[in-house]
Amino acid sequence: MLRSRNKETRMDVGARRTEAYFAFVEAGSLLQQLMEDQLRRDANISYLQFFLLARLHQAPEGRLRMTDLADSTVHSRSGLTYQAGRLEQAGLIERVPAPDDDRSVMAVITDTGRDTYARALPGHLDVVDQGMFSALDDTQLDALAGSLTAIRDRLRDLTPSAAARRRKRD
Amino acid sequence: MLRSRNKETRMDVGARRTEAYFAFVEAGSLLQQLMEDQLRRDANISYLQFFLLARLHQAPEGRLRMTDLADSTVHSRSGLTYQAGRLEQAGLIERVPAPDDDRSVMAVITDTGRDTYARALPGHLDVVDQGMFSALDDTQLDALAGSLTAIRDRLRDLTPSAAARRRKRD
DNA sequence: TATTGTTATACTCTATAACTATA
DNA sequence: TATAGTTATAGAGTATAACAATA
Repeated sequence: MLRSRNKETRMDVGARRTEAYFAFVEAGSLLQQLMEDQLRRDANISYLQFFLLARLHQAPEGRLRMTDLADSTVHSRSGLTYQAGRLEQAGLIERVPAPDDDRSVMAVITDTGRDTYARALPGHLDVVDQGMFSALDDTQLDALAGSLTAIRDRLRDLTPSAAARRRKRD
Repeated sequence: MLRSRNKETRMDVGARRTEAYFAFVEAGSLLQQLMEDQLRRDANISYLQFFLLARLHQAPEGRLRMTDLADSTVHSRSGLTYQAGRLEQAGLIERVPAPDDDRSVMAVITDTGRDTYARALPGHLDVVDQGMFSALDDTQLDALAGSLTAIRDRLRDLTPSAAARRRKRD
């Protein structure tokens, strides 16, 4: 038998799953709420806008094709057009023609955009540290990182790519 | 020294945190997407509506005061009024006067509501099993449940109650 | 023919403040 | 005075389909 621990220290697997599932869902919801509040307070941007800025900030020369940016999020292209419009209006990004393909548009993070990202980041990491990591010791943190990574990879496999979803719709 | 493992098997704590954070955020986003799709497909309800039904299904006599239902979610009362209207229109809940307090309204799940919940649940648990738990062994699952519970409790402490938020606004 | 990005449009959802009624 | 719930309203966000330009 692999079930070595007794009832006191080892819950039934089904109950454990239910517990983990509800904790995951609730923790995700609470964390997102705290993050939205912090980002709105510190930089007046939404969570999604923060991640679009992060993607561009990390990208070579701070630029990505619109479609690639859309594919790295859950967004439809029209949804990204909307968000890009808001970010451009706020001066955080610019849209410029792509040099190699005249159909494409590159989204480029501006200096103001990088400043805004830099202003939002420390408080953001604080929220993550206080909300997630201060509750765990190093061993737990290691295990959590490993499990979450495995789960994320599994979910990636289960999720069709944005391009595939688009093809299916059209 | 507590840091017993070497560089090959033990990442820097900061990098581990970053990894865990991004995995958590992405996994949460992917899982939510899969859940929304499944619930829309199987029962034509949103994730939020599923959880409102779940709360009522579990409650004694299938009924809760509107304010209590609102407090158990991230919602403003007007937001819950909106969602309750949609659920009522779909025949999944009813609103009846509270017997003890003439200001209050009880939301009650209907038979149709319970049927809808029962129809959505198996596929929902399938998504959770396939997306989250099939990636882990029993030991990992135990550790994950413990860590997520600790994180959720920490986040609850950091999050002001809905009532407190309401008081602060008014 | 297929792809890129935008637009028009309609819909869902959320929050704030004002309001009614009850405690 | 405070609380419960609704409503009016306005705004943010999303998705679909149709479109123009380019590959």
